[in-house]
Amino acid sequence: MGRPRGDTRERILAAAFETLRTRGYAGTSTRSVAATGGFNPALIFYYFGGLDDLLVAALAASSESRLARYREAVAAAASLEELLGLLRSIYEEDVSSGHIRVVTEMVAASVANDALAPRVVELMEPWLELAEEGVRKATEGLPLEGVVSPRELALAAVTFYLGANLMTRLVEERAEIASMLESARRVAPVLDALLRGAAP
Amino acid sequence: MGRPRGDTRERILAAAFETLRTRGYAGTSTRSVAATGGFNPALIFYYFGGLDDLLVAALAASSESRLARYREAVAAAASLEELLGLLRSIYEEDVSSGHIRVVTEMVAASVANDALAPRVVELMEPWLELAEEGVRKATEGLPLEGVVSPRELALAAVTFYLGANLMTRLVEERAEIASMLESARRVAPVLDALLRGAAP
Amino acid sequence: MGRPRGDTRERILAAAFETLRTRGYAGTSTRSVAATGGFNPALIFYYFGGLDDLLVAALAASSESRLARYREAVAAAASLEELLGLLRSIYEEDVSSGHIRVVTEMVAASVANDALAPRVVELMEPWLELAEEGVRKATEGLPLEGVVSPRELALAAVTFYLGANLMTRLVEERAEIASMLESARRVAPVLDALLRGAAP
Amino acid sequence: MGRPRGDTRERILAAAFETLRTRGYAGTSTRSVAATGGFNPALIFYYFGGLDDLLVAALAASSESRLARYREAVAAAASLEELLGLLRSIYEEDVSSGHIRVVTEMVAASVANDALAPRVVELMEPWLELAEEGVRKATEGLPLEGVVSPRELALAAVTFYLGANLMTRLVEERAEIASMLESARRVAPVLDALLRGAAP
DNA sequence: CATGAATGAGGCTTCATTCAT
DNA sequence: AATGAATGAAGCCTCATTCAT
Repeated sequence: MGRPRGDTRERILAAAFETLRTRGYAGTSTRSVAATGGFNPALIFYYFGGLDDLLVAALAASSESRLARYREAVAAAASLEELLGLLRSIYEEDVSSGHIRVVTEMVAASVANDALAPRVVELMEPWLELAEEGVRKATEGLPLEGVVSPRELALAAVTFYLGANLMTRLVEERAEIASMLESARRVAPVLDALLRGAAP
Repeated sequence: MGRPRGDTRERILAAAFETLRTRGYAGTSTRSVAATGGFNPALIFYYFGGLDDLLVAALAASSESRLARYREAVAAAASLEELLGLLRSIYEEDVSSGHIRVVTEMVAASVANDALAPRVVELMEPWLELAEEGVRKATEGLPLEGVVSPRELALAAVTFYLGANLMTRLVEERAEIASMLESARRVAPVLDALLRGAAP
Repeated sequence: MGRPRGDTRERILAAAFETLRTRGYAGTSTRSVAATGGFNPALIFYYFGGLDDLLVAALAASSESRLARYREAVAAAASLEELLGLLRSIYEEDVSSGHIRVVTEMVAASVANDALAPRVVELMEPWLELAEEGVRKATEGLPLEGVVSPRELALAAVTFYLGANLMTRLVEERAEIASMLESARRVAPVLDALLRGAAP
Repeated sequence: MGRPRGDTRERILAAAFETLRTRGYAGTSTRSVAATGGFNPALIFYYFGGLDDLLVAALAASSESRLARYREAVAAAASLEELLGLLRSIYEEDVSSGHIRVVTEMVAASVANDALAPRVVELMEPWLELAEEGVRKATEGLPLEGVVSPRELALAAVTFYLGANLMTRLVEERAEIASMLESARRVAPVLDALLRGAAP
């Protein structure tokens, strides 16, 4: 009835994202999404075939737009220092915009939902590749070859990242988590220098 | 019918653990647990007051018994090498026995279940303490003071551990994850040596 | 199966009323209402949000239609005699149609259901107002001012009415109750005359 | 185990009364009663055969002890004034001790519980007789013969009393109810005088 | 006399999904 | 393209009651 017609598909995606962000996966039902967006629950099936399909699509959309920005940052960074600084500022935006919450909810939901897992994992792959590229850039010239491959380091980074998201979401008192992350950031250049110095 | 096997409480705990292990949190309902254990669903309320209470109790039991073994290992280890070796072998048992799956399911469920989160986090605390002790032992004499505290390193370790559990659970093809973990293990002594060498 | 009779909402209300009437509040569950009306129990939530909401709605519907008829009677009555006569005949209809039973069940249920009480009491208010109007008309010119207010008399009437409903519902042998009510009717004009005579 | 042995039967009755008083009929289950009294729910069946049987017994005990006191008051009163005063003060004790709440809960429950009704009604009979005796005493010499019998007036009194209990229990804002009851009390002697004056 | 274990029925409610329109 | 009605399955939980000890 005279609603901003626009793209219904987009409206549904936006509503799904918003519901995941504010109410978590458990609070995201066809009804709650429809209520958030002000449309009929059946539309979800009409456009996406099912609730999980919608949720995955919403996660994919979020993932892609963020990925683009991270890619730019990685490409533009001239030094490790700069790279870390850029990543950090984008990451903080993601936290406050709620993207992180959505990712974490979906990843956690995948643990309990066998059908969801491979689709969420699939969305992780480009991030791994990006991380690998970043690692490659950052460790160039470091005596790591033959010890750890960039792919492994990237995997470790993503792994730690997921764990940190989980922790941040679960722990009430975040001060400790925050200071740990801060320390991690402080240690990076030290390690870097150390490794560089150790090179023959 | 009513044969007092005397160990009903244990049977329920075992059934809950087993159901979490094989069907995940989403597949663990009062009905499925009761079916697994061959008892009346109402018994869950009789003995534990509610499904989540049972699940937390099952996790706590699992956590405690494993904690005991890890504590022994940490206490008995004479060198960093030995410590890591012991941890690794116990960890492999935990994986194959399914304890890890149960932990991961419960942690992931906590993300979507606000009431669960604090109770699961509470069970994490002794692990953090143990990790801190291990870290302290392992980094004795290393020039880390003033850079990262043992508590922070312990938190980082647990965080990474959770992330790794998640990854292991989600990713079908585990070879990559395994080799990353293997590399992590290989890197540890190198870092150790490096840091020790860097000491004045 | 899904034939859109269009009047489903009405059918549910009617089924709720009917179930309250024949099986009382204790016998009125989502299942029994659905069975009475021949529809799916979930429809109750679809249309009314919950069982008690439905029951209150059914009571409100019954209350409103009866209220309309009583209002007419009160407005049309020319004398106290006529007023009482009309009320009585409508009342008898209410008894045989089962409205009284429904009211009584809901009022009694409110005693045990804290959430129900205010909503049922709210439905009582228009009756109090109507009673007050009736009392005002009937006691015009009587030397009652300063002794009892119409509002108080109305409240007393409603109170007595509730008590009578209760009694009628509880007592098997109704003859006594009926004759008491009959006497009450007979006494009213006597009192009226008495008071009028006592006026200076 | 060393509990004040005393009369278990009495303890159960007391626990039932207490639970009805504080949690109402809806909150009175075998378990809640047993929890209140600190004994095993099965004892209720052992001693009373069932929950409702216990509840009726508790109501009967309460009824009997109160009845005794009211009987004394009726017997001792020399004038109508005195009678009403005595009744009123005992009644106020009953309200604050919770007896009234118990009566009201049980009466209301009887509406929804067909099996309960006759047993609760049965307990009402001695009260009717007492009321009749009181009425007889109070209306001696009044020109009511042939118009209303004492039995009918007694029934009306009990009916109004039940209605008032209901109202008091249901309505949050009791000021109105209280002032109505107060007015009722004030009107009684006026009516009395009026009728006496009207006698030839 | 008293207990704790165990049961089976039934309570309300929420959900994803489909279908006719 | 979009709606609202309707369904059936499953969710957790509470209850009175019985039984062996």
